[in-house]
Amino acid sequence: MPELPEVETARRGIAPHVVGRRVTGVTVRNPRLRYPVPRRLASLLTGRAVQAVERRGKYLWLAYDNGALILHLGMSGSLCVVPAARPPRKHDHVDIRFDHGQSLRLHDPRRFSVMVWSPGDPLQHALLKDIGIEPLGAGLDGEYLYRRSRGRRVTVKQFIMDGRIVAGVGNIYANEALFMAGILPLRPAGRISLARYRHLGEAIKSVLGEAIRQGGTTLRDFYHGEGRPGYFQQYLRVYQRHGTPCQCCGHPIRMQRLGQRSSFYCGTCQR
DNA sequence: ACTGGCTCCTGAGGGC
DNA sequence: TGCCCTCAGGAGCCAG
Repeated sequence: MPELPEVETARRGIAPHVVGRRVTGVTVRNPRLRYPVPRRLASLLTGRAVQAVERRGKYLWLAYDNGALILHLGMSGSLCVVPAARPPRKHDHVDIRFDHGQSLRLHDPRRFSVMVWSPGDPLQHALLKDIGIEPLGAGLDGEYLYRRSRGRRVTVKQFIMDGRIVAGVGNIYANEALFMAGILPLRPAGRISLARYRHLGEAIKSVLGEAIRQGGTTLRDFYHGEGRPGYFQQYLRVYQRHGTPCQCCGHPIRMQRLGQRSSFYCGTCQR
């Protein structure tokens, strides 16, 4: 269930269990993820210690002294730390075993996830080098969104979901942030005022930050190795709530397909 | 440079 | 019960 808050929660959940630990072996049960898992993974990692677990957008990487193992969880991927001897479930594609008897295990039914090796700085890797601004950093504000959106004819929702503009805003939080900011998802990005982009910038930070804070309870689940879907569901105000009354005005939330994605909005509160 | 559409894959859920 | 269809939290890639 990886939107940015879940990826950050995964990072915080696994880091204490793997940082400083030395790799003792690797098992790749199915290398056919989005890109092939490198055949030489075991020889690259074995004997080396994890120096850090970092994140950029929805990408994670384990930093080693000889490079970085870049990870992306796609639509259905998850990571957990489990006893190395625990039998794998279906779709447990990769285990990285460590010197304390635990394994970092990648599970992904749809296999859209990524596990690739970067011999140099992962931020210069082709998959990461053009990623947009971090939504929780100081750089995301109304001025940035306004400037980058001039002349753009895509809808504002597609604009904020474009990873080259803002890193890590997925379908759920794009819908939620636009509701918070009172902006219709299908409005052209280039026709929105600076004042409204200021609201939107704050809304993106607010919704992602709040989701990460609530991800705290999920940390234990990574330790215990269980996925935990739907924790944020109770806080969602528009996502998948079509037909139910808007919490602000009572009019029904609407759904409309935009591109390949479903959009949810209140036609009264959002303009 | 932008834009929209397609693609990878499995599983869940609804209609019949 | 089963079969077929649509949809799902991503994002790289391609043609126009």
